Amino acid sequence: MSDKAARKKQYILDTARTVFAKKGFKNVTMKDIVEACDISRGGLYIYFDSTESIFLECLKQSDTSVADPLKGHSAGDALVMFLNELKKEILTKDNDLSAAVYEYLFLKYSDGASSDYFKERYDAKVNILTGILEEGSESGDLYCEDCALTARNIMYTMEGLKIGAATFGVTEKEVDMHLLYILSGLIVEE
Amino acid sequence: MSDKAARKKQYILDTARTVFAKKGFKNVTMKDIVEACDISRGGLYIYFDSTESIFLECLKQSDTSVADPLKGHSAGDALVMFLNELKKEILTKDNDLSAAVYEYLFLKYSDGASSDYFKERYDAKVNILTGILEEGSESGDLYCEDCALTARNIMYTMEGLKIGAATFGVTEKEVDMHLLYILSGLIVEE
Amino acid sequence: MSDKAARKKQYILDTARTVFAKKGFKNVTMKDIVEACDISRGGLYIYFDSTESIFLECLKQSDTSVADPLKGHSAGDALVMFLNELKKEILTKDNDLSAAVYEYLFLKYSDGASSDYFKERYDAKVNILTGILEEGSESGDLYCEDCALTARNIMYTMEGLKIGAATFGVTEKEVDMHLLYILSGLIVEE
Amino acid sequence: MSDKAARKKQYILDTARTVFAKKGFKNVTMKDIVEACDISRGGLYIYFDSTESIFLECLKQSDTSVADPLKGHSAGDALVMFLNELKKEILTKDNDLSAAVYEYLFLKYSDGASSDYFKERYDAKVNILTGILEEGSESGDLYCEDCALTARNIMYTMEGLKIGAATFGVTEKEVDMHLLYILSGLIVEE
DNA sequence: AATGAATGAGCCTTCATTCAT
DNA sequence: TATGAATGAAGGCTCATTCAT
Repeated sequence: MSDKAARKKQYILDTARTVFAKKGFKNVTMKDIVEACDISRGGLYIYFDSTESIFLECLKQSDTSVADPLKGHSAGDALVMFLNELKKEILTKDNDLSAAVYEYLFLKYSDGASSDYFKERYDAKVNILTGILEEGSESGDLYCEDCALTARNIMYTMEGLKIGAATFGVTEKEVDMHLLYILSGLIVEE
Repeated sequence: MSDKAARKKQYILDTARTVFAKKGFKNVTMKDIVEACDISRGGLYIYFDSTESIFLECLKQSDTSVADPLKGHSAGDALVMFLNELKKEILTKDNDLSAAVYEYLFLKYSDGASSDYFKERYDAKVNILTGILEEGSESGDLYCEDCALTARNIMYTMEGLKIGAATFGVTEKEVDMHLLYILSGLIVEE
Repeated sequence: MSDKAARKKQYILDTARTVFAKKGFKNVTMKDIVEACDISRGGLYIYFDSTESIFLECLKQSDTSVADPLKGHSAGDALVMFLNELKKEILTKDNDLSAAVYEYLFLKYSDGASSDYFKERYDAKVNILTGILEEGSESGDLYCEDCALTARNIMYTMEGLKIGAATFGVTEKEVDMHLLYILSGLIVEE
Repeated sequence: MSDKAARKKQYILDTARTVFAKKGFKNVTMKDIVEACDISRGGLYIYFDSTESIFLECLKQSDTSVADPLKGHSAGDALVMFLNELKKEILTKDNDLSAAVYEYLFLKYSDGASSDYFKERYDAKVNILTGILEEGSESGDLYCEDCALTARNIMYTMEGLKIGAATFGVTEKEVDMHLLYILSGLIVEE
């Protein structure tokens, strides 16, 4: 029973995701979701009590845990792996919720919610990246004068690419070029 | 008389701006604006027919014309001036409409509107910047291998900084550091 | 001054008539008339205080006083003249207010107003017609057994023709045919 | 359940009919109906989305299918039956929607809608009547020179009676008299 | 007289949410 | 659990009418 319920909940989430993908966040009503799922109004309320809770649950399910376990790799490798993670994050359409996510975040932010989401996401990655750069710097694999600054700079660029991808669209090739461009400034040439 | 009307319209815009700044875009209703302005429901409709039209007019009034006339300067100077323009754009709070703008854009984008705004804003600046870099590259003032790529990369970084500024906040010092970081990669050291 | 006022009032009436002709009665707002006349809102209220008063004044001006002075004619001639009056009334487009008039009358009637307009219009004409028929009957010009009934019957037919003309349109030839048809039933054939 | 819904819908229609009967068409608002039905604003919208749709549905329910199957009767009988149908149509008060119907039709007509309703209603009956008259003419039951013209004439008279009934009121006796009057002009006297 | 900005009542419509079944 | 009818608050919009200028 709880199993059946879980499956139904998942079904709602999957269906709702396509709705959010198409219409964004604020433009989606409970009715939209009810109709897309072909269930009853009341039925939906058994599982969720607002479009927001549905949306957030959708998000939770696409949170690719930012790869931290880069340990055991050389700094150069770790850097490449890390950038590849970001690339995936930028290009993934995960049912194209990205624009809806931005919409949601700015909506909440505008409305006075603290913008921890952006800050935390940014900081977490900056920290990992800084670590990699410092390690590479020490080992001589990489070259950078101010690793923390460089890391922040790279992460801003990634953020910009993400916005670009979520709006006007960015090709994989374009992302690759920028990643190489960044790498080329860090790799110690022999 | 038309003068008085213009002043009233401006009063509404100014008042509405503070409302948008506080509550974002979608969360603002005509009623909110009516109450903030302390005018009648119908009175507002004399001047504007939707929150969107009010919002867009607010935006129009904060359009900082992107400095194009960089002519007559050396590439190095032009670059510095250009980046300073961007810095201003990033840090300006113009009554803090930035988050609302992002919210609006993603809302419209989610709803299927083409996101020309982002694309155009990005492209225009990339073009100017590419021009500066190419000129500097030729004259020997600046160093860059692929000016167009470099320009795009810088602009993505700027976009990221802008998002950061609009959400978790970015200090002027932080912006300066990133601008210097970018410059340091371009300036030919003697 | 009063002369100028009268001219302006007439101008408003003439202009309003075209508006009513195009949009009917209830669909016309003070704003419509103000705009058509290109005068100010307040200006209109100096002369009229509702669309209804304007409409009624328009009507008054197209009231073709039903020709009563048929005296001095033979019954046959009087009948022909009378029917011709009706024909004119049926076919006249007097800027095509007819549909608007019906709309207005039914609107008011539905709303509880007494339907004197219809009753009076009908009765007045029935009386005149009855008189003519009786006279003709006595003089031997015309033939009818129950003049009052015949008159009522003819007037119902006229009313029907008028509805037809006001909605799906009726040609002059069609009207003529029906008038002849009616006449043929009354004229004493030698 | 759908049964209950059907009953509620019917209840709304029945209640709305009394409202339209009292106030006409355009003067009725959704609020009027909501209050008459003593249901909630939103509740009404579950079943209907405008006063117009309610009104039209009311009409549909009083559509007396025009008796076509007059076959198998002598022309004289068919004529009498046909006229009796019309009589019923003229006198029926079906909760007195007639004035509202005229109001509605002229309102729509004024507003530019083609008035097919009148035309079709008129034409359909003219055709049936013409058929009867022709048949009677051939069989010698009836007498008329131009059956089509006669039919149109009679139908105009009926239309006029209907207007009269819908506004100032017409007694059954009056209708009977006119029907007899018409018949007397058609029946071949032996 | 004339203007047209301003008012506020009133209607329309949508939606989240509840609740009897 | 599931249903979907029902509610009522909330926002959008229009219009007749007034009034300071």
